[in-house]
Amino acid sequence: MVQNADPLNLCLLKVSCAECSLVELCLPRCLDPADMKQLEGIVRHRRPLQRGEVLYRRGEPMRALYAIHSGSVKNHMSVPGGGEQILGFHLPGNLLGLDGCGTDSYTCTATTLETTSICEIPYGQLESLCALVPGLNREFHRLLGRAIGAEQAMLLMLGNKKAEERLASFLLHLSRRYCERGFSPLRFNLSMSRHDIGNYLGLALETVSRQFAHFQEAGWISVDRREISIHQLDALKKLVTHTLEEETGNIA
Amino acid sequence: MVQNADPLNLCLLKVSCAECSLVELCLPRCLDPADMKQLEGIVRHRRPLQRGEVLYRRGEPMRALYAIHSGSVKNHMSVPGGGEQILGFHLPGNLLGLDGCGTDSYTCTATTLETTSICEIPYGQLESLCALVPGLNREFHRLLGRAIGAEQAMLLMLGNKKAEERLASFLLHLSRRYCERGFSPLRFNLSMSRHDIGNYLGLALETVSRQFAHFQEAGWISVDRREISIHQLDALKKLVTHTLEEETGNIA
DNA sequence: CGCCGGATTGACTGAATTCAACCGTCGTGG
DNA sequence: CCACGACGGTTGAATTCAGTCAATCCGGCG
Repeated sequence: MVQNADPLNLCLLKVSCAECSLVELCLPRCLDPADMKQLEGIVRHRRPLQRGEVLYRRGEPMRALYAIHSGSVKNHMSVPGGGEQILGFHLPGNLLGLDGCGTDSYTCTATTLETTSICEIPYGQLESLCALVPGLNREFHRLLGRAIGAEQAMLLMLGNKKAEERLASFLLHLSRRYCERGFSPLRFNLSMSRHDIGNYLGLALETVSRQFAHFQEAGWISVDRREISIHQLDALKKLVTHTLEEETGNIA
Repeated sequence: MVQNADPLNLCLLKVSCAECSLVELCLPRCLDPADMKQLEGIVRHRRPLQRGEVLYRRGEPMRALYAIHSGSVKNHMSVPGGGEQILGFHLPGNLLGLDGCGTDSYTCTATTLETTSICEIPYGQLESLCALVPGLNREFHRLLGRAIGAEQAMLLMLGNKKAEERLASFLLHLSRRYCERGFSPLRFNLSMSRHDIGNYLGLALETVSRQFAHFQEAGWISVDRREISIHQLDALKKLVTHTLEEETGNIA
């Protein structure tokens, strides 16, 4: 209802933040209409990117932040001894490039996983606007803080979870994020390859494949190529929380 | 020279930011004298904490950020299925509590590793001051960005490095940080236990111990209890970069 | 049709965990 | 003063989880 009647052209239109369905998730969240208007003034809309195109590259001067309007993006960096490490997957409403705040240049590369449309927010102008609009500054800090929190959650995972739990966490996380965006939490398409998932989770792609098979045999999910259906969310949740505590009753 | 003549009492004195030896590392970095004066106005100095005391706890409302004046602190959180995950070790000049920006409550717990003195910066007042002092706001953003970058580096490590490389990275990182603070990069004391190191690096404490032994047998370091001497920094560096590329010549 | 990339499956290997014994240091209390 | 236990650390042996190598499958595309 809120959206334009022609979804196919949505990404080509200059959708204002106020009209965007993602306003509750994105940077303008919680801004009053006047402040939102100001923010809209500096946002630029770029042509949609094709799958595999690079939004920005590690080391480039950080001139802008990018909000995903539709599509998905992976953040990654090459590791010194050869190879690549994926640091995150981003969905509509997410803000990219925050890592660049620390050094004035991006610390990782952002590559689209599918056709993706983007809103560009020039960083200098955002900083200036933050100085004028306290609510925006506060929200920006909140987003930075949440980026830190998200990475901490990931550190926790890589630090002490087994392959099975990692993949379950990954699926649950995706499920929740799709749900927040108004999509089904029980049926969605993975925009990333098994290789990418494994890389992200610190696992070999074969291990990812095997764990998917394992979940499927247990009847918890169905997976066909990139399409996932979750049948027993609870089973996956139990896997994530109850581990290493086989013998615990009501203790702790 | 810059410091007070009586080091034992230093932590009890109200050392101004301008006088603090950490000014180049800490939040006031790059502020002009007038702005620094303003920041000093809101900083509070707390009594030194003993080893093992908790500075703040996960879930508590985030009322302040904390700068370490002397000592060291670990950031950690309990994992759902029991156990603990350490997310970072912090040294003088580091700012703690940034993770709380995202949710208005701390996402992890901060515990001292030794006697530690702290400067407290009330968050509300800092936000207000940021609105008035653009340079401070900019610097605050930079610190948030660097926190993100630091965690990305850690994700990279946990994602695809072996035990040997992890420990070498860990030592090199500590070495560099001590160096930045004017201490010897080649001889220092670990303020954390083997258990903590292992937990942080995603390894069993026995593995940490064995790798230390391995480095020592190779003549790269000497380690006695908590005291580390690095004899061949280059050997450790080589370990971190050149891995998985035994056969590479000039390629790539 | 045959090729190619992504995904699956199987067999084998190995790095790191786990379990366990042992050691040295420190602090406490008899 | 020494005995004791607690704690942190080291070392050894057995186990296991996941990585590696390799063969095969499947769907899409030229």
